[in-house]
Amino acid sequence: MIRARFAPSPTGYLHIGSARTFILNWLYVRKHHGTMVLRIDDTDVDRNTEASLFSIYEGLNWLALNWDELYRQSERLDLHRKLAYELLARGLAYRDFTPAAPDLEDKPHSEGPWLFNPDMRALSKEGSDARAAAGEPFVIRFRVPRENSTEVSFKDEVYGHQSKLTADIEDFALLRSNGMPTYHLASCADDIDLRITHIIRGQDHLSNTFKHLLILQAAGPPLPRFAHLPLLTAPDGSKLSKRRHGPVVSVTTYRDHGFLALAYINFLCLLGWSPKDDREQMTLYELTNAFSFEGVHRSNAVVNFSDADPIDPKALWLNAQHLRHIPVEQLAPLVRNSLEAQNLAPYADDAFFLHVVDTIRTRFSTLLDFPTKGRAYFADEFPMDPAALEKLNAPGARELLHELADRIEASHEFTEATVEADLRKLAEERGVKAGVLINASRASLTGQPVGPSAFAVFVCIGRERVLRRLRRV
RNA sequence: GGCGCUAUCGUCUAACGGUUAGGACGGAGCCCUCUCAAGGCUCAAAUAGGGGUUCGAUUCCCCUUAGCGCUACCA
Repeated sequence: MIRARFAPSPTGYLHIGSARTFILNWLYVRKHHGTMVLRIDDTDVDRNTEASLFSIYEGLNWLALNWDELYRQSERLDLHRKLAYELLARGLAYRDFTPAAPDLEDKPHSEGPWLFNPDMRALSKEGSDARAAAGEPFVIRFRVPRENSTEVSFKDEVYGHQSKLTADIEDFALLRSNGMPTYHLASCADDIDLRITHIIRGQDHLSNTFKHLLILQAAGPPLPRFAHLPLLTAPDGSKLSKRRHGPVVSVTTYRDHGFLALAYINFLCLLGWSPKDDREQMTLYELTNAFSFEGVHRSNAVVNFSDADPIDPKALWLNAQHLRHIPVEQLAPLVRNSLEAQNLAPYADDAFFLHVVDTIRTRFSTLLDFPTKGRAYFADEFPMDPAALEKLNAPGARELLHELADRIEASHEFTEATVEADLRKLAEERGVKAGVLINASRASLTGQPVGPSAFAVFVCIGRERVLRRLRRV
């Protein structure tokens, strides 16, 4: 039974890269009928906030991909500490009484790497116990084997065989002097306790995996499998960050731009992964079936945004594709929400609304287009586009529209076919090209120079409103 | 600095030694047409550089370069 986890830390909103990690975990789990664990990695008390946790849930809820189990690391601290002290008791870890030294930040980069504090690593058990008993603060570090040239190695599902000399790994901290576990400790202790079988995470953890393996091996089998995912970067190749790139890194940006969650998921999946055939627009079901680590790339993928446009053009295209192809019944509620946010509502019953949505979605690419470009389908007051006004200003256009209104009113029926017949007949009788009247109609009915077939527009607006709009120009 | 990872059109990617290096987005053009989309067709656009291995390298190996990640109690 496969068990995978997504482990965000609540230090900001849900990041686009985190969202992709979650999505890919989800696909893998669902494909293999496993269990999806959501674990909140909140051991950094200084940086975690409830507001951030809330926004992570907000992002996750929008994606609408469910999880099966939920844990918070802050509620499992005893478990983490227990592992640290067990390693200490077994001599696999030791106390380091050196005070934290944040001012050493730049030093190690010019010289060799820091590996451990020799005096502390060599401290006798008695000496260490005595100082701890006296109340001296300490951090517990893993005693990385460095006597001989041993290696830690594993086979990553994406990156293949990985190995590193333990001599190159520093004695990393497990438990902070304030008693809180570090990420490495908490993560490993929980992965063991939660019986995680597959750790699927960002490539920024690839080199941390050697440390994790040291902890995991010390704790004993079974070992989870690892799959690291290439990172998402900005167009200049730099890491996506809130400070430098602003809200484009938040999933809510796409939501607020009128994206369908499915389209966003689809887009993110295609960054660093490929189904290896030419499919681009895929349903969740298709994505789930197609996903495998084989198709995952090893190099970073660029999210193609700019200052002028925070949305990747391909994401927008994919959204338009989904918008046009998902069952209209699925789309309608989303459109309704989008309309309600602008105090707009459908003109008539559900069947009519479905027809309208189905007709106009063929020209739209986001949910935001419905209350804006599509406003005339839901409200009598709408702006007149300058280009549309030109169509209305065609010689004799207004008079013809008034006449058309009379003819439509006189007709028994009101369908695309009857409207088209009425309009073409009128045009012919008055010796004008049908196109002139057609374009003027669209302009008067929607305020726009572009849109669906004009005859379809008549029906979508509705007979009474059509008569009013034709006559008021 | 040390260690690790990576390198195909502007971007996302396919090609697991032999292809005119394929597709998609975006760009340009044509067709269709009541407008605009969609759709169809066409064009421009890539194997970072240098060495090997091989009859033959995008593909395997090495070096260089570039980028990314980790690097003393962030995750």
